[in-house]
Amino acid sequence: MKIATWNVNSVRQRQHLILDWLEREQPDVLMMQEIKCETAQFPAEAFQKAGYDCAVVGQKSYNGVATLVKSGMEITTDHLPGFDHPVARYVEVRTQGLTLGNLYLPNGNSGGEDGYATKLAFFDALTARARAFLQTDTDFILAGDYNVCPTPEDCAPGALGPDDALVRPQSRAAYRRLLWLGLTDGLRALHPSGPAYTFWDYQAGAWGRDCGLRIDHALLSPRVAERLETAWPDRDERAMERPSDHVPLIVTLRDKAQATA
DNA sequence: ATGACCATTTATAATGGA
Repeated sequence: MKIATWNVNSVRQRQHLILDWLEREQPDVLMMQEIKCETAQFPAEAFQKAGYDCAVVGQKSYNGVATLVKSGMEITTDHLPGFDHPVARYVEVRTQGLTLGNLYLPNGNSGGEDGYATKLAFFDALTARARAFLQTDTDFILAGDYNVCPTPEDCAPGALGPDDALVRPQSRAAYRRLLWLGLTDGLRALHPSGPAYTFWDYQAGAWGRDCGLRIDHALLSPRVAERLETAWPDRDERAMERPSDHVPLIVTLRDKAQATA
């Protein structure tokens, strides 16, 4: 099973890149963030034509998430329970025995201390969600744009200042609290050290200098982690014409029969 | 070489992104 997360930075601007990528990679699931449109403006027909059902939670301007699934799915929630802000940043579906939370965590650099508090509040609600899944023995993946570089090697030298919300100690502590419930960071489980960036700023020639960040993550529940086969950021996508500033993060899972054999 | 981007908004500069 092949599952990807990708902050596309406008689904309408990136529609053809996304469709080309789906055609090439044939993932079972694609969780997109920052679709930057209302639900009615989402190009669902084009994705349906490519063989995907769409769970879309749109919003004008920024925000907006959508999950594409090849086989059947059920939408379990269109918002993050316990996070009481009217923003389209979470959609959760159930497919093939997995609950898949697609999240777009607030950046936290705008809106002063209130803005930063909103980021931590999202983390709290997400952690509560994960705890509830563990208590009910639910197999799940929480994937998306976390807007956190978990460790210093996830941030290229000089890419961010020490007070940036993506690297602040409280941001990293919040990420660790979630992880330490017993989840597995899919990328780091297979590639424990070294850069594995998923984002390069449009500014300052960041891509050319490989001045990137690892801020998109896929966190797996224990039984799902046992099936983890590969995990990689698809860097090729950043070299395309008019790309998103993020690339897809892809994880593949062995099927259940193999895992228990 | 101390600059430099991109998308959206009932736009035509401001704002958020990271």
